[in-house]
Amino acid sequence: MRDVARLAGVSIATVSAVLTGKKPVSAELRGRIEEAMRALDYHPDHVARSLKMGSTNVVGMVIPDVTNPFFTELMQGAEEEARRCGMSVMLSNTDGDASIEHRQLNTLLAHRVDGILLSCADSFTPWERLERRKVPFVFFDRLPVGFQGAAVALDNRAAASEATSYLIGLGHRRIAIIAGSQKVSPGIARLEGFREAMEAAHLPVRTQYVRYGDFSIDGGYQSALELIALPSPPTAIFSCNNKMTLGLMRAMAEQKVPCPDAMSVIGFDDFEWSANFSPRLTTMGQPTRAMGRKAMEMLLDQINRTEDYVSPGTIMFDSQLNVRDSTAPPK
Amino acid sequence: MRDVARLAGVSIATVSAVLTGKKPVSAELRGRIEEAMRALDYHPDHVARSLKMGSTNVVGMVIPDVTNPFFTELMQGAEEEARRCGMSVMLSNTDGDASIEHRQLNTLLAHRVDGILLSCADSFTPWERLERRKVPFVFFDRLPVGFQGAAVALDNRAAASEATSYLIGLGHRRIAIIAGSQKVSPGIARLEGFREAMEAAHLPVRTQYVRYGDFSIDGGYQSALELIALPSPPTAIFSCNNKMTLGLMRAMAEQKVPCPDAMSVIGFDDFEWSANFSPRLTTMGQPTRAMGRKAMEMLLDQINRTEDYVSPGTIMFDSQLNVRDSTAPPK
DNA sequence: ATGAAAGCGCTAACAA
DNA sequence: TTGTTAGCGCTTTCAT
Repeated sequence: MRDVARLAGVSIATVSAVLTGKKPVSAELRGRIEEAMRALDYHPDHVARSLKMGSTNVVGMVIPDVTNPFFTELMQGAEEEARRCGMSVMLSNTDGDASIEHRQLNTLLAHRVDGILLSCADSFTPWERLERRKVPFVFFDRLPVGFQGAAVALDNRAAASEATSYLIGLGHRRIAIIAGSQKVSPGIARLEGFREAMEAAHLPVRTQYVRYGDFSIDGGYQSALELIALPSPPTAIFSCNNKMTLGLMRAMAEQKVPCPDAMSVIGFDDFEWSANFSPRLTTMGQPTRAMGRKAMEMLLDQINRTEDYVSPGTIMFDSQLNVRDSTAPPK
Repeated sequence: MRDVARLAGVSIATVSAVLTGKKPVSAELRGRIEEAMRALDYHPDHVARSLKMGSTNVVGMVIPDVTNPFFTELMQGAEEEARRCGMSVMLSNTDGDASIEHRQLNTLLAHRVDGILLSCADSFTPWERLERRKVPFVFFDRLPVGFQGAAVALDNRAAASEATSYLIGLGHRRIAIIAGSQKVSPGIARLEGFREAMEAAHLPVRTQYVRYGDFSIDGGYQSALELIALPSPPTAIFSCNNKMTLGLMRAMAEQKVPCPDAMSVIGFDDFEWSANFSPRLTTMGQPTRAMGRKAMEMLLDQINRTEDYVSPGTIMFDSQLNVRDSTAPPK
């Protein structure tokens, strides 16, 4: 920058002025400066700028599983919105491990990110820490218990209830659920929604029809195997996330249980492969990209907050039922 | 930091010394300083450190499509390796668009990342620019034409050849390929490998059996539809990536073409859903995580290069054939 | 409209 | 072993 100033025969303050564009600079000097920049192949140093300004224009995003398309679609939405506002995203993966999460947050904080988007590893993620550090943050998808601050999530309870009701409406009575991890909010809320719909229809929730698949492929696979082996197997299964549905479908194929003829399946989360599976999967979809955009939008609002900023609390999104070929009335 | 120094009754240089750990500090002062840090809830500012040191401990990773599990698995490998070495990853998505790629690179460069991992949007990505800026970089998966520098990639030609040979070995003669985009290196190399294997077996490569699916689901779907509608359809199809395979399977299910009975399918890339599809998919898999780790390792080597650093050139990985249920001898 | 100078939080060379 | 001090490259008052 000094070199540019010298070559253009001006002070570095003037160079800075044309860079930021906030101060008026005469057309002549501006021209000379821009040419000097080109001649020297000068590029401003964002690090120095960050130090001076106290903000980095980077936000951190913490995700339990980068290989799950649900989270990457969310990220895509968030990144789009960030880019639109001149911000960059630093991504951290936690594998759902609280200690990795802790380290990743430290790293993000050390890098002085302007804010953090966070889907927590477990319901007891200590968000007070973020508050104490005075860094803006927004939770998405997986929220800590009792958290009242800014967050975006699906109305998981309503979604699960609707999925279950759809099965009931088809005529099913023996309905099983492969529930997700009860250590994170979506896992809990979806099981609640299932119970709610069953009770509303005066249907019993039998223990043997409630399995826990831990949101993993293998969990879904094992749970399905157990369900299929039951003396009186269910005629329909509600699987609480994409990965477990994968395991479930595999188990059914292996055990030669025709879907939907012998057993209907409704999955949670909707993805590219959902519609391309055979049978094409009926699912409860989430507006992932929109949720990602919204979360980032809320975070940026918080970062640029003015005097009269009030926390928007938790924003709930609605799910969307995609009826395809894996569900049918029971025989 | 000044506050910590004051509270501990030492100079900031001493505080810095305990922080970096490079200089010896007496146990007593160290204790006092650490306590002061805790008391003040002090956290070092990485931005200031970066400015002073001239390095940020951040590397940029540029990816064409975050929602493709192939790239996210690569990223997982890269991130693991980076974390092991105390580095963080800043992720950029380009959607395979050269102009977005250009902007993302600028952002990364402005943030003074220590290095860049890059899978290019098209074969003519101007990597001279990176060279001019003197930032270490390593290409992965998609390489520019004629690039001789550090890179990691699958031996796509050999992999495609092996996949095709497997089909030939099964007894197939009418073999089609759904090729990927010919604007990026893997798309080109895989088509070459296919041709190579066909010629080696003295089999004709008929124009009508060569379709281009652009690495997208819809491309795979359309190509498959055309292939199925042929007067003399192929008895086996080689699909050049995961997304196109999805579209292909969907088309076959819709058109009621039984797989593998009427048509065998071998896909490229192996994923969670490959083994859980029905039929379970035969695939050519890539060691994605290992490739990600290796790319990052090469980048870090380059960042910490010494006098006698020599570019390792392009490192080729071998693919792995996963024989499952979507391939069988022709009827 | 332009420039001089202070300082963001840190590290390291040098002095003590 | 510890302290003093000069910057890293930038933005921003405050003069001019």
